[in-house]
Amino acid sequence: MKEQIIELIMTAAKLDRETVAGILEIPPKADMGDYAFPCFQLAKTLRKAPPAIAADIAAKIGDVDIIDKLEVKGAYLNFFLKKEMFVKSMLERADTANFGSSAAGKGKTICIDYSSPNVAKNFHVGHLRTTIIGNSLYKIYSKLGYHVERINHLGDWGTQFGKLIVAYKAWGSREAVEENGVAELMRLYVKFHEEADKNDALNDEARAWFTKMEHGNEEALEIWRWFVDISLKEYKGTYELLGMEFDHYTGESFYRDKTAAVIEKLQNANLLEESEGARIVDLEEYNMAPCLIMKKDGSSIYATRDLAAVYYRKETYDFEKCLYVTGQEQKLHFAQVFKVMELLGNDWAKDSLVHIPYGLVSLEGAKLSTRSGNIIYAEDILLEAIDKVKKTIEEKNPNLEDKDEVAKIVGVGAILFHDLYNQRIKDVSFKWDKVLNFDGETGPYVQYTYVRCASILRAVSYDENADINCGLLLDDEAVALLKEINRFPQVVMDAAEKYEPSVVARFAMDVAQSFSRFYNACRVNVEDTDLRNARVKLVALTKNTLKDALDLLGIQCPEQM
RNA sequence: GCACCAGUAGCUCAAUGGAUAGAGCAAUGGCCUCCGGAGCCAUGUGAGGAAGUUCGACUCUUCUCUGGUGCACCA
Repeated sequence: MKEQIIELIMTAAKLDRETVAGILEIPPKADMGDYAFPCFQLAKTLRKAPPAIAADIAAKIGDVDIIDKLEVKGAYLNFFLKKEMFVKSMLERADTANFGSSAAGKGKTICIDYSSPNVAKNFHVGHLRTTIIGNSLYKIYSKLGYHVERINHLGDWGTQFGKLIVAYKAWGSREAVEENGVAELMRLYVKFHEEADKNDALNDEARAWFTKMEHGNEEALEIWRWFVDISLKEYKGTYELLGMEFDHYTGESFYRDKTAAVIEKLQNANLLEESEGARIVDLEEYNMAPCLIMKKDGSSIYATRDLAAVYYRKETYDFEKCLYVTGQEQKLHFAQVFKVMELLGNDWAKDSLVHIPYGLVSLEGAKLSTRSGNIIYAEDILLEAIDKVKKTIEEKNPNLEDKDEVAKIVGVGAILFHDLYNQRIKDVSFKWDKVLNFDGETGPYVQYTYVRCASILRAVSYDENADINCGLLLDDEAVALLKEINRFPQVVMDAAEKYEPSVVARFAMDVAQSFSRFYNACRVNVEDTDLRNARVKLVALTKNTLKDALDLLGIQCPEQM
């Protein structure tokens, strides 16, 4: 019905569609009407006081069948729609297959580079964020019809492997690595840094080993492959727990034979210069530190590999956009890489390469640090949450079937929701009691609301195909809930535009809270068949919407919990 | 030193430049003859500071304060 309001205003005020649609808004409170048209902006061109303009438009619109009441309140022209018609239109809109999805991205590809853990290091709370945010963006863009390539740009190449090889040879053993996996690699890595602090020669030795890797030294590569395999196996366990998959595990090593071409391009474009023995692209003109391309020993660095990756992805996937979900501390790095791509004559780079930064995770206020032991691993958090949910189930619903499966869905959902509920850029101070609290604005609350819907649909007898009498859905709580649900398509678009899953998470919460109020005020299982069918319809719509919204966050819904 | 990000209720956070700045947590008091109490209802406290742009600023600009992050051979 929004469209009809727009047209009424267009005719009455003699304005074009774009202007009207841009001004028309939904009032902050229900008692201010269903739509509002603030007339401030028109005052200048019409040279009239805003309230007078509002009154004028109201008079010109006059009596229309879809409008119950027009109210001029200050500069605002508030539209109160005929409730029954309004409810009907909202109901029909939401009651369609693929509600919330669109074809906006049809035929377009988006690459998302996310998760990308550093091989041979444990997967900790910080890595969870990129993984969860990236996965949600994948879901959101898919909902809008985009084809998405999920790329795990593993940190599986670089000097850290030189360090690991040195450490392995000095203080490690095959048996220990085989027995303890990544934990042992981690131990070796930490040990290396402790020793290197005392003996800088170790760093040179590590760089030398990495250079050997770059030159194809079999001994080095064999150890490297082994370490990568061990790490990947562990990461995949975590991804499985999270219910996430990737299309490509093309890590940094994938680009090792593609960096030479990048360097050649830079040379041809006359962008490369020597500085302190290394090769750089000077970016002073753009108020940025220089971008390091080649180390003084001739080996590549992550920027080089990132550049190679951009070229590869553009050629292979022909992306509309390539998103990089990493911590905000890497902002400068990506700004440099993107700028270099631009300087190489790739005009598309400016708009299609996007860094999606997120805030830093700290632990109980202190910085995360493997070396000081101030760290929590992703898997531990997930398992802890699952465990807590299981205890709650034992307490509240001991006869539930599939307890383990439900505990997993709810526990993992709690962690995901917690991570996605606030704007990405906010720093996160990890606190166990917050993460494991399932009351209020939490994932389990939304899932619980879904379960209530499911429970009602099981308990109540109704006719799925009955014509709904919208005149029976006029309770304030029912109308408010429908209004909330109707925001879904816009919410998905906003979330995509801002690269911000929290928009969807907030929406899911709003719907759930709205439903809870409805649930408390209006009984569904009533004698009157028509009323029952109407309310059941609303419950079913809520259920679907919650499921779809949570799905966009990578969260599943149990039917019971 | 330079750059970037964030400052909103005791805590954690919301709010396309618009109406009386909203939620949750914590606290207190209510609500099951009723579809699941992981719920609902009620009660209180407010924008780091200063200028500016605007009819209108939590939102935009500048300065400033506080906290965080980054600034060459790690990723």
